[in-house]
Amino acid sequence: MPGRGATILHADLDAFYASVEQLLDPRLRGRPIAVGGGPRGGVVLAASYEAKRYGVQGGMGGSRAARLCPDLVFVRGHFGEYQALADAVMAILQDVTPVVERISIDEAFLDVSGATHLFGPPEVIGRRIRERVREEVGLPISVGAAGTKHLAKIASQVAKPDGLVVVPPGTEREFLDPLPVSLVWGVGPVTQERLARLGIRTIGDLARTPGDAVAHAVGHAVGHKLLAMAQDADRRRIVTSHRAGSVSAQSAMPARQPEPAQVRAVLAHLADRVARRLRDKGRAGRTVTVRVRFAGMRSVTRSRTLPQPVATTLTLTEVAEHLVRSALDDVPGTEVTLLAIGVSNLVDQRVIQLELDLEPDDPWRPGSASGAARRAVDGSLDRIRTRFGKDVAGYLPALLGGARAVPDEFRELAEHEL
DNA sequence: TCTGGGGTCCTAGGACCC
DNA sequence: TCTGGGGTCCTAGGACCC
Repeated sequence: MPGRGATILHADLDAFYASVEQLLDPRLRGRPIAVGGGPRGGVVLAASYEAKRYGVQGGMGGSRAARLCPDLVFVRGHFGEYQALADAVMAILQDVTPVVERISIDEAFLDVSGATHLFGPPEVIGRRIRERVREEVGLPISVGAAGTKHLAKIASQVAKPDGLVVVPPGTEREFLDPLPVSLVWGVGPVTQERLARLGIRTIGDLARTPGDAVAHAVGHAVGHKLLAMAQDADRRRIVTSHRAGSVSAQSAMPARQPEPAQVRAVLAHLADRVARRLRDKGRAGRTVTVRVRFAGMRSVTRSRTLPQPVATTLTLTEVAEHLVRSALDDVPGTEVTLLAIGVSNLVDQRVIQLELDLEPDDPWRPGSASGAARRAVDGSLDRIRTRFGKDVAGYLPALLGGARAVPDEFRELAEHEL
């Protein structure tokens, strides 16, 4: 049971991508840098602490970042290096305890309640983790320790950059109450504004507000969660393995009128990436969702739940094309800036493989190639790519007449299983 | 010169069933 | 002639996280 002692740790690498760049190139150390983007556009994927001081943040447009921080140095990013370095950090955490829950490439929860008899109290463990990551990998990492996951995560945010914060049992309220409500997990700009209208600015304000009022402002589920967290009633356990509930891929592009042939080319490429990842995981999904974003950032989704799960590139392409057409018909004459395909409602492929073989005709398009034939095509392509490399065969990465928004290595990093 | 890519969870209305 | 209440699935949109 969490709650006895500050035995939940949250370890979070500081400005991860930017710190790696400063590790790889000593000339960048101590300087404001942005990974990704440029002074004339693109998106900043990460900013060093020196840049954050000027208000530069990940997700921000490059031109805005350059205005905020005139000395900002833009670097392209060594996306191929990030995974291995983050994995090395996770291995250090695994040395402390097997009870590690990785929640993104660069952060994880640990339950050290079974490790204190070996390594000492949580504070000592947290310090040791930070020393080892600094010495063996060369990166700064912040650690928060508390009785619950939520509080440990807040503690690590407060500890940043490059610090350690322990919240001893019994001191939770005095720690939490003065902190801004935006530190609560799940409070973004919209929720923050809604809470502000109720006069709620700190976590203490939130904890003291009646549940009905909070629920009315932000919705039932969110309200309940927020109050539980603000009142430190979080009881979530460490989960050491997760299974993805959906698989998706998207591609941004310069605004343009959608030409059917190009739309199809992009969708074939996206469907191939999604379907191949599903097959690699031994999974397939019944619900196909597409998203079309238009100039001006308005976006529309269309989804369809099929009688049978799909993991076949061709079938996924056809379903997606149909859905995108219906979305484009609803918003005619508008320039498109992004296409996305997602598959959810996932099931194990091994089970459904048998079902599909009993019903070889693709229910989506009777009379087209049989399910067995489609899977045979995917199977050969998968084998060729496994043997000779990803790029030797497949569906061309449909450039749509513009430079790729992000390097391929960034996509690979984002696709990578944690 | 606007704003990447991969995810999770929630809401709300409608269809359908018992 | 009027018409309950609960559960589940599906679709579309939105907030949020890293």
